[in-house]
Amino acid sequence: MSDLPKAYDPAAVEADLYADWERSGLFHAEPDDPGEPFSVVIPPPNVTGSLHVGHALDNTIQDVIVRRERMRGRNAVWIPGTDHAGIATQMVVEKQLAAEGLTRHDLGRDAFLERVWAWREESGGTILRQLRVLGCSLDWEREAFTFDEPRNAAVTKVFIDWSEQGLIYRGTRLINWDPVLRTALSDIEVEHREVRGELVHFRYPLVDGDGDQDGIVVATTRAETMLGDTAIAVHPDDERYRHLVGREVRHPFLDRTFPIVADDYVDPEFGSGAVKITPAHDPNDHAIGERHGLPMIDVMTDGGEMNEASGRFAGLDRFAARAAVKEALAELGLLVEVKEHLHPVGHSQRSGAIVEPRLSDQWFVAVRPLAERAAQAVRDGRVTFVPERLAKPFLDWLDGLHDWCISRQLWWGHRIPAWYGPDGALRVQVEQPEGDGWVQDEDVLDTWFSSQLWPFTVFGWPEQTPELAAWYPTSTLVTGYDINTFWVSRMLMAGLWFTDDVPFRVVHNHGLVRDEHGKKMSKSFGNVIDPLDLVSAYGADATRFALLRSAGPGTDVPLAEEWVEGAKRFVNKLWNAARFTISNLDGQRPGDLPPDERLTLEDRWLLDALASTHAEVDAAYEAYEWPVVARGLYRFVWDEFADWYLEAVKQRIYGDDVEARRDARAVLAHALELTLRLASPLLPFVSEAAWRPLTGSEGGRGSLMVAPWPQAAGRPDPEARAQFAVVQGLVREVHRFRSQLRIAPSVRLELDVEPADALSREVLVAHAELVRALAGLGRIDVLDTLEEQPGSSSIVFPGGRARVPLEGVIDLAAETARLATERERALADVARLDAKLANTGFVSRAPEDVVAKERVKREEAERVVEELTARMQAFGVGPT
RNA sequence: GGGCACGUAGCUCAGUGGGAGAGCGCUGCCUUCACACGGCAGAGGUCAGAGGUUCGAUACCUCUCGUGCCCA
Repeated sequence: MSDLPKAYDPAAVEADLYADWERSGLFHAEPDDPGEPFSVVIPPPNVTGSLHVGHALDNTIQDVIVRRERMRGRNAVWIPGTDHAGIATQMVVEKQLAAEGLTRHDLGRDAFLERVWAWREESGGTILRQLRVLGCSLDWEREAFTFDEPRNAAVTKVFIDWSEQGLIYRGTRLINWDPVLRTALSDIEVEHREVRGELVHFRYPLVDGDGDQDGIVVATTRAETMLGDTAIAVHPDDERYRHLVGREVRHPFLDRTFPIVADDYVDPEFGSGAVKITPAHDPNDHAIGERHGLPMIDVMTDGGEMNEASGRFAGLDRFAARAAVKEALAELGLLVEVKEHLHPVGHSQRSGAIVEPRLSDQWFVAVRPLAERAAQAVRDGRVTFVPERLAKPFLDWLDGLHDWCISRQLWWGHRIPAWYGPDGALRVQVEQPEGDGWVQDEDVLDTWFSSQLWPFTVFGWPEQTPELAAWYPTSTLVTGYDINTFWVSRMLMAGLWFTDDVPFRVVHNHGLVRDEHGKKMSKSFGNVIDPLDLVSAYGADATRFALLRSAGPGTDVPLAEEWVEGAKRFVNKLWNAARFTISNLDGQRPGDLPPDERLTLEDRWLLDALASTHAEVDAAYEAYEWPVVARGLYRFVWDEFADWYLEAVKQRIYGDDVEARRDARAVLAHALELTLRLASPLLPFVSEAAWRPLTGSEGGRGSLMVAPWPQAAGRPDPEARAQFAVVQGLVREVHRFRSQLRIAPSVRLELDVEPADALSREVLVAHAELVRALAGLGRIDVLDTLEEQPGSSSIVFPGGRARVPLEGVIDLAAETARLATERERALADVARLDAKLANTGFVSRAPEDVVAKERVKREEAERVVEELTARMQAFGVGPT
């Protein structure tokens, strides 16, 4: 009947369609192309990465947005690219070197960097290639990288400008040190996890006390840090310790004494109420150290071992030192107690190592002025969040933001443009200063320092390019809420500062993809789903649909493979509805609808359903409510178009009336074409694959993906809705009757119908043939009144009752059971409604129309009871 | 400790001040000319608990319990 395959095969069409779109330049845009500019920049994935299901979600959403805006006639561009991922990339290449028995130091800085670039050329494009498989309509001619030009020039400019403006400074501050990677980290690269540790109580003896037992007990989870202690602190109001404030204690292992100070920070309830102070290794202690002018002693090396300041513990790894210190305290009788203790511990996001707070010389961005501008942009609505509720935690976070440590002790990254002179001078500039003895800072910048500039550097900033003029600020940024602090905040701060405008107008946050029970996907738990596996098994459309179906704004997205299978079945359903339509058009193309007077009831009903679906889906697209888009399309395609309309239209399609057939084809073609356009952003492949044979399009620049987005799709037709409901009501009851009595579909039931009201009468008289066809009846007659006829039973439906001859078709026992069941239901309705209507409060205070509605419902239920009771009595099994 | 979100069918989730819904799973019947990746029908829920507002609460308010996330 058709050369379209019976089952939709994504693998057979997706790659070809994508190639055709790309070849035809449909993904590419120029700044002076017609249409209002619309732009999205990809959150650049890590260049070492490969596509995981979170990327699939994030990019599917962006693609849906961009495809719809493109269809709406906007000059839409979506910029691809990756970030250079300083730590991750360096680790990949170092691992390769390790396999050769080498370290990066064996190669030297320049040779190592060459090696990393070579790796990047060869393997760095993986994740972007994978995005094509999903159908992402990125403008591949505009691919960017955070570590190429003009991004490098921009990074240098920003560093120098901020330095000159006093927003970048070098200083000795307490930072987060990763002893495995041997680099500083910023606050947000540290993850706090609950760890089962211990709380060690030990005593510091008083200098002028009566021996070792006369002292003060402190508690700590990191016993080894006592080697860097330079004070004890107690709360000023704590009566237990007031007499000790100002006295000195003696360090048991080091030649050092230090004071007991009073400070409000101390919580008298925690531990012993006295706190050891290690200003070089703890943020709170550091603050106390500054307030009291305490010495700050770094007791560790870059590798996390104790250094020479640790006396006899020098050379021990910090965890070995922890045990050794405890043991040594015990030997001196100073160890008081060791308790198990659950507490949060900072771990390096990259290496997983326990982070060591440590005093260190680093470069910082003074974030206060930047954060204030960013907060203001959110407060005055220049940037909005979807969902809105995420704006508040974002503002709170900005409010508490500390200066940003941007230097990293790595080689792969933007080298800091700072020079140290022979006389201790420091210059921030691009070129090496004149004269001898200048050396450049060895460190590189945090990768986020360059990705904060992404929304404008992808368009060529700091050059004033046509791209920048057209597409900046970008329209919508799509990212997981977990990235707001890392990246969104920094883009906002940098964008406002350097471009005097927001980098994006809307931040659309989605959630994290989890497994079907809401568990985080993890390799160790074995619940990871690979999106590429999903695409090969079920197709890109099904993968996209399954993801978006659960992706409400800001909410996590549960996903199970079998749900993708379900999405594939939907795609197949759409395909087959299209296949039926196309193969029955006999070459007729979508065009004008027949004049109103020639539209049948089912046509009008379908066009009404299509109009409301269009309104619902369009609004949901606009509001980033992906599950509503998905549900709306699903319901219309499956429940309305396929289940009801296609069955109804077959009469005319297969009938002899040429004009009726042509009208039916026109409505079919129109409805399908509009549906495919509405579905195209979400299901780009199957919709395109069906649209081409439907419209006779050759593809290329005449593809569905650039067809105009539907404007208003018809008008509501409540009359058709009400009339078709009568038809549906009767058809459903006939199906139920068949099912309950186990009557084979081959049995052509014959029906005499008595409508209960004027509307039903009008509809059933006019559309008896439609009902006959849909319900699979041999005959249907609409009568004024049904007379008793022995050997028959009846079906009660919302618009009346129908008599069915029982001869030869009825199992008497099953029929009796059916009647009893139906009657029980109706009786329950009557009782419930009676109770409601007997409530004088309800009748007097509820709105009149509500009361009237309830009365009608009550009468309807009563009618059903009466009819069924009569039937049962006719069988001689009536209720007594 | 502070903030936010959430608790509805076996599972994952919609939903609305006035008759409890979907998908998957389950049960029965049906290989009828788009689709068995299908059709038709069915079973299954004290809408977490307790108060309050209301003629009426699954929905609005308060509290309790529980779950998750962020921050300290």
